[in-house]
Amino acid sequence: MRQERNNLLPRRNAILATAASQFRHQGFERTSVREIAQARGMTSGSFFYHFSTKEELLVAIMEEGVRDIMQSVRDGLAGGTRLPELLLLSMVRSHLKALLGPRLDAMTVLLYEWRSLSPAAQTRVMASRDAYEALWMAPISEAAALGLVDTDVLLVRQTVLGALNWTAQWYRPCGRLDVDALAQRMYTNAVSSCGRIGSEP
Amino acid sequence: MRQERNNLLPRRNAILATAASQFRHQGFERTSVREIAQARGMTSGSFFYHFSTKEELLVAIMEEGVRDIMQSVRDGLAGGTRLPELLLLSMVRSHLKALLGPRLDAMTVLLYEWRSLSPAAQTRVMASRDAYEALWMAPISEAAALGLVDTDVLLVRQTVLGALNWTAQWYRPCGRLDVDALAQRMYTNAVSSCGRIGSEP
DNA sequence: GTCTATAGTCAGATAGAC
DNA sequence: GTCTATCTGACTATAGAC
Repeated sequence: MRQERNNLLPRRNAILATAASQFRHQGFERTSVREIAQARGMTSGSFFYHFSTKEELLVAIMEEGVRDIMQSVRDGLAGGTRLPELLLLSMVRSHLKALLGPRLDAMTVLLYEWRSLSPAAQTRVMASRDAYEALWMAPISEAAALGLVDTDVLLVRQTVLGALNWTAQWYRPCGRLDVDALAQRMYTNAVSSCGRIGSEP
Repeated sequence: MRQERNNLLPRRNAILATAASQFRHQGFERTSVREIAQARGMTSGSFFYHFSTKEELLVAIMEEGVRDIMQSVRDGLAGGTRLPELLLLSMVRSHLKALLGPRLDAMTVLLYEWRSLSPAAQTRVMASRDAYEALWMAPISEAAALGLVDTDVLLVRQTVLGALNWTAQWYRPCGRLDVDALAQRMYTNAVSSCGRIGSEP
């Protein structure tokens, strides 16, 4: 039962998307299983056919979020330039695209609802988040070697990710900047703007 | 009853501090009134002598947080230099000192638990947060006029506050940087590091 | 796969004695 | 001010019919 090779269990995915939106706007504990089911035209009894606990649903949303942003950043790095000074720009753009794009709900839940997980699940999810953040270390180190950012690469990573993740709290797609322009601006503001415009030993 | 000129109702303040810590670590809805009371050696009945609802307690914690950081930043500006290029540094330092200092619990609750407020209370608390963030506009504008930061002052404010507020998620006082050193580094990384080292028209 | 009905638990809040 | 005792309602999750 429940198909070993999952992906595209349509009902389950519909619940995931709806619940992600509800969790983003109301938080995990203020959203009841009854509400989630009702939003998909079900009763709470049916919900538990698809998920055995409410927490399993939350974990699924978060894992979807991590998978998605990891894929986005990897794709950006693979398809783009190999110029070391542009790696960071690519990552900033990919991160913002995944964060503020069609999966915004799941991403916001991943960032701000992890305290609702049981300790065991918290450990697993935070390990995935750590794995994602580790992807940033090499490009930041390269940028530091080029003098584009501070040499305290860990601090740079926390600062950049903080600024990027905070956009989920204020960015509105209807505003004056689209995601690409936002990425370009935030990147430019983060790297040393002098020296290094094309030339350097 | 309950003293018009409040401040230093010792019991009430003790509950505030304890609850702020519990809310930070477990979240608002996963902390019951019984737990809060028990942590102060009371039963839940006694709690409601000091606060008429659980939400009133949350609002009080958040208002304490806003008052505190607003005061910290204002004091920093009043007591410090008048050099326009150092205003921003002063604000960064004051913000981090208030955020990561002895009121860290209340600050974290203010930043990350506002979804637990009723819509009415949310409006009020967010208005206070907006008032605080407005304090940043003038110094950022001055820094932009000096070429220290991007001219999109709103984006600069969101970026800087995002990076600063994120520190609450990772900063540990026992780490290699104390708060002053952290402030100095984050400030230096945020402003244009070329041009403008002392001289400029 | 969805339903109804409900078990079992625990929450916020109140009343009134001390 | 703090207690005990309790009301009332909501929640997650289960059982079993369809």
